[in-house]
Amino acid sequence: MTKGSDSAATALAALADPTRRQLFERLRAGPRAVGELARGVTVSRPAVSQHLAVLKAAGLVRDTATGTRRVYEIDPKGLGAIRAWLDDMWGGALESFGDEFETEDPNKKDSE
Amino acid sequence: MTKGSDSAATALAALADPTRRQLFERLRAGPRAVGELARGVTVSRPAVSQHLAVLKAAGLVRDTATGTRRVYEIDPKGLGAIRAWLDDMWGGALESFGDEFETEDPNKKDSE
DNA sequence: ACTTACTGTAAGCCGTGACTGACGTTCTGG
DNA sequence: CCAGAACGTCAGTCACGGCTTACAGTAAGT
Repeated sequence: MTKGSDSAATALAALADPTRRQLFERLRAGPRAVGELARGVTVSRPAVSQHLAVLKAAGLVRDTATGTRRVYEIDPKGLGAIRAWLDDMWGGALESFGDEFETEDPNKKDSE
Repeated sequence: MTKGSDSAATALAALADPTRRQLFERLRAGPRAVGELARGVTVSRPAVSQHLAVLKAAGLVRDTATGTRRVYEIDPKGLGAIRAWLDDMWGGALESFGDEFETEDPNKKDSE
């Protein structure tokens, strides 16, 4: 089996959208309700709901219903899937550089 | 500016495509030419060229022209950008689980 | 019970991007 | 010098996905 590649693929595709990434990063500050999230974004509330549904399907967020409010929080599961995939990729990349190491070291800080 | 977030965003969007991810993972085994890569994929060679251009623009691969062949190899730069962004996200996610007082909902519900 | 607040869902529109086929260019070999 | 191979680019087509408006449902407050 391909390990968690499928989960990583879904999470990767989910985070590819700028709006979704913005919601996810905003959720990083703590759990928030849908309306709260929608107020900080340029798109409409239904759009936010759809994005949250995609993030949820990707295992990136979790929702908790409290009254009429629906609080969303970050789920480390999806993030872990990406991390695992990335780690695997990183190992393969370094292995690929075994013959010719004429690249910059990957330990450098990105001060772009 | 946005630090390496923009690079991470570009790399993330590039790896969101299944075909592109397939090419990238295949490149993990070592440098290969365009025709070589195109033979292992269902899409046409021009499509592969376009995908490689996107990956190159995202800093995920590097190309080296040798004769008529054009060998592509993994560039750790783009992968590093994603890794840095993911690390930042991971820290924020853990932090998100530690505090619950950031909720600014106007509806008091501390008797939960 | 009625009203209000909060959210998810449905249908539809429209822009973005992935794919193809054709063409032009460059480099190697005879 | 000419033929062939390898690759990038261009123009066009078409499906996918994000956004909006309208609607339906549930829970809390008066």
